[in-house]
Amino acid sequence: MTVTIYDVAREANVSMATVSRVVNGNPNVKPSTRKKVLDVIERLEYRPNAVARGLASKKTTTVGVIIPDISNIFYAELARGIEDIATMYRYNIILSNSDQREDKELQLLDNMYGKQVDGIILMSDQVTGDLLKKMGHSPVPIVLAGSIDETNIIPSINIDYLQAAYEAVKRLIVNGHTRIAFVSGPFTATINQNYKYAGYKKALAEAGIAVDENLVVAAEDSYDSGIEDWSELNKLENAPTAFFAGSDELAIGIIHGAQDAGKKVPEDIEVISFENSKLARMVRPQLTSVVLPLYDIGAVSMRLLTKFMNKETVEKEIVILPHRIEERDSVK
Amino acid sequence: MTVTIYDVAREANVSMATVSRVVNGNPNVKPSTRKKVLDVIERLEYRPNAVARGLASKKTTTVGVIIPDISNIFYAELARGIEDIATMYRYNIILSNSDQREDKELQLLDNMYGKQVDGIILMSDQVTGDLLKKMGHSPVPIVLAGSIDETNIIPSINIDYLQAAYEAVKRLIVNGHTRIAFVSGPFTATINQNYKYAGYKKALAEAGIAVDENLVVAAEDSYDSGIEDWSELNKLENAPTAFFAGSDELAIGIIHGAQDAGKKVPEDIEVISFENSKLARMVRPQLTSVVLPLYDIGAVSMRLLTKFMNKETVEKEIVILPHRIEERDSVK
DNA sequence: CTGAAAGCGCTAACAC
DNA sequence: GTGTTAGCGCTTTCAG
Repeated sequence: MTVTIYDVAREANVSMATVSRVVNGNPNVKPSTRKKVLDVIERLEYRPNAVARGLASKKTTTVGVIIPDISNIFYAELARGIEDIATMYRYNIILSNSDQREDKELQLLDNMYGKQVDGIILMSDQVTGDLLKKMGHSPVPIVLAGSIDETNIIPSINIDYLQAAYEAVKRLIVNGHTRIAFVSGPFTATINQNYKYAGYKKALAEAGIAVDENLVVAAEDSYDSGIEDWSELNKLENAPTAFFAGSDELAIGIIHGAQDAGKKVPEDIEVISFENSKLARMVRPQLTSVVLPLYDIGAVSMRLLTKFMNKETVEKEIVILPHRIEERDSVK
Repeated sequence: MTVTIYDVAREANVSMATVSRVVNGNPNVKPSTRKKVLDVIERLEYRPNAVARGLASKKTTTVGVIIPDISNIFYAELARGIEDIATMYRYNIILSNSDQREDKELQLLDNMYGKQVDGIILMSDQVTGDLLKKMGHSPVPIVLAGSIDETNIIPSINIDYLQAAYEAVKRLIVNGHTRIAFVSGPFTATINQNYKYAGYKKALAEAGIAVDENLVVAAEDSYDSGIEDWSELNKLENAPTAFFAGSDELAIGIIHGAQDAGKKVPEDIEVISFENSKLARMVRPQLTSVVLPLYDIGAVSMRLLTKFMNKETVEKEIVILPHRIEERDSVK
């Protein structure tokens, strides 16, 4: 019922090998026989079976993508960058959510290996030892997108989070603030604890401001958490006058928390964010924010992966993309 | 180098068939030999090759998902529902973006067929004749998620958009409005033109209000477009006092457009949205909105697809999920 | 430029 | 309970 390469060969009076050649664009085929084969292919509506091809050639032209949560706008943007470049290079993507659970990540890696993907892109807030170990045994190349492996063994694409955080906080210090809060997502995320927080401390230290542990809160990375965090922080007898938020949702939560309590932004408090998703412009005041080039990180990751899959030589396996601060209205 | 079922068979002194049986949980294996095989599998770190299995069994346990744009929060939510249920039933997902272009949708369908997916979930704002035709030739079951096929031939999961729109507009009419705008995404989307707009007209008609074409604008479905649309509408000599927005972004755009011009919501104008994404709570005032159960639509779609793939008999192929209006503060 | 033939790694009858 | 044996549909030497 389904038409195979054999059917085409028979109808066109050529061998399977020849059909295979025309299907794969092999130039060693006489134009006339190529045309003959193409005609039969069209007439029979022949469509190559990618599974059979994968088994024979040991290439599936699909890559596995392990992502914490595709419904999170942050990761969705990364995923789009990945998919666009994948399409450009004719790869398909198998997408799986890990919910940031190590056991699922491990299991998904095995699953991807079993599916014989040609490469893998992993996004994870915390690249643990077990993960690293399993990736070390990977039969295919892997690259981390927007995720950090502190051992520097797995190729990855990121920005300089520490420097970016440092600049963001400095932006607040320049405005005269000394009581600056750091409202972050969980410190289980390497980037939060070892990079953004480090950048925060560096900026304060440089300005001679002591770190007040009461001003750093690392809870959930969500809008509601931002509201709560503001409320807690505002109860302090020496409440912060400026906020460095780890994400747009957190920043918006802080702003709304403050506004709902009658404060004005940026007059009474200033807040700088770290993300610059489309949400950044959808609040009043609009968010001043470090811009995290999520789409680009995804795209560059996939591009790098294609190089590995083609066994091209790559110069830099750990790439740091540029960042900048988009000035809007939540900071004076 | 890679260990195959044959290696395991040899090491365990059994046949490939037996190894296959234990791998696939076939009960016809003596416990002792099962254990023996399992031990070898573990020792050799054997991992079944899904591609070979797919070729032999004609099942790939993967389903294709064609989505307009995964970076759009609306579709990302749908996708999450799909993926969760897929995982539950041990299916993997091949995800591709169509950017709502018919040519890409057509090409992606062919691509999915070629990859031998066991089923397909399609999201599309406009199910054209050509699409329908290609789906009619599909070798595998297809279900539409949050997308309408007006010929009712392809199974689909939706809510009653017309009724929901009707209720939303009625909610505004009850508050005394007679100048009610309908700010929509493009009318190329079936749901916008044939359902939401129809619901809008029905509600007006029932209240004896004539439809004023100047009050219906179907441009882009985006935040910026919402701002612009408000601005245009407000220039009318008899400007609208209430707005029925086709999406949260549009609603927020309208609200910010109005607020930036000094108007108050809901005092000066009222707006009701149609989506209820997480954004709905991230504005002031928070959006009163029809709740579109995106995650559920995705989940139910995938569940339905599993039934088709298992050749179970299904009672209803066209399912309509319930909806409701979430009352918040953008409507009095 | 084209064909023959040997697999790729696994499942699925069918025997025993 | 377990083994034998065909394929699944295609790519890939190797000849010629």
